Amino acid sequence: MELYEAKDKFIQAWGAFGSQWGINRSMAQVHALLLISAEPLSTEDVMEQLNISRGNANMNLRALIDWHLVERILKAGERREFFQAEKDVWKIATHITRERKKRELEPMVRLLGELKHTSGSNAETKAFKQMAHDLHDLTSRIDAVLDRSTRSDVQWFLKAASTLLR
Amino acid sequence: MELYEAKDKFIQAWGAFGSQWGINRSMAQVHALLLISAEPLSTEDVMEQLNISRGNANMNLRALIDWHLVERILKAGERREFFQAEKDVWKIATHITRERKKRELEPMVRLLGELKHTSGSNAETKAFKQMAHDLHDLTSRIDAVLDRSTRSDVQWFLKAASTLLR
DNA sequence: ACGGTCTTTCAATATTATTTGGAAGTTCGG
DNA sequence: CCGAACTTCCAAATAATATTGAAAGACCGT
Repeated sequence: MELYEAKDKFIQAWGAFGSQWGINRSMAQVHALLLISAEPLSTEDVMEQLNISRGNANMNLRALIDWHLVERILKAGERREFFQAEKDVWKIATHITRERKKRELEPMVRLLGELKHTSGSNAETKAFKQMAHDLHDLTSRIDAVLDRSTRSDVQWFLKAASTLLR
Repeated sequence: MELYEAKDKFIQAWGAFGSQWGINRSMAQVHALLLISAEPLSTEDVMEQLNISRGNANMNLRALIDWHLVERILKAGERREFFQAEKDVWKIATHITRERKKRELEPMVRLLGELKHTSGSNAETKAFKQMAHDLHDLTSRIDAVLDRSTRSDVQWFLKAASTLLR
């Protein structure tokens, strides 16, 4: 396969993948583009290569920086900024996991914790409380696992273990 | 908190949560409603309680059945169908995981496997192949872990993981 | 085989999310 | 302090997705 075709396929696929998981298509595409670029790119490069507007490119670059997936690079003697993606896939996974856990999982855990204590004791209420309890239990466990597996001090362990288990 | 209010909060939250993860709001809401209902509900019950149309209710009930999250219940002497959600949260997690893995992760792993073999050897191509390789590696591992953890007993996995990573 | 009841389908419509592009803001060198 | 070179903001336009509702289909008892 030609490089050009392969790059394009990857960008499209990563975009589609992202949007299936609640990350907007452009953000995922910008991320994909930066991931596979050897050199840092400017906003303008991103606009051209993906055919998106300046505003869109800028917004998504900013969002990616928020997520710690991309960093700004300043080149000596250059006015404009360049952007480079984090290339370590473990770090990418860690940052995405942390961010989504914080934004989505944690609020759900909190809500379920509250709903467990709904008042009442008829069959209907019992069924509800039971479900809230079970879901709270499940989500808290997932939360705890993610916490531990994304802590920087265990990264070395996971990396080493998965190399050994290859 | 009153049962009515708690139920509503849960349905809304579950719907929002679902849509952040690429599952449509109504499907998640129907699922939520069935999860917290002590008795199986008819299509009509779902329509009324969620204020959605018959077509919508029907489509999403069918989708939930596809995902093995809900089953049809036939009551003796009743013409219409009733629907009941799987209540075991571990089974719910397993079925959702399996389904999404199959629909989304597996195709991505396959694509990355192909992209690793892109022809060329200049710096740009090398960067690309490296990334494809690393991502393929990561996604296959995730795939393998999900395989194992949904095969038999998820509880074992989460318990073991949270002990090990403490 | 008919009428009633319930389910399914799908084109039209509505809703929601994303993208654009111009205007305003910022920063820098001189 | 000014103008050039960028970046950021945001209201309007567009595109993507979900929902509706009416019509067709299936099934059952008689």
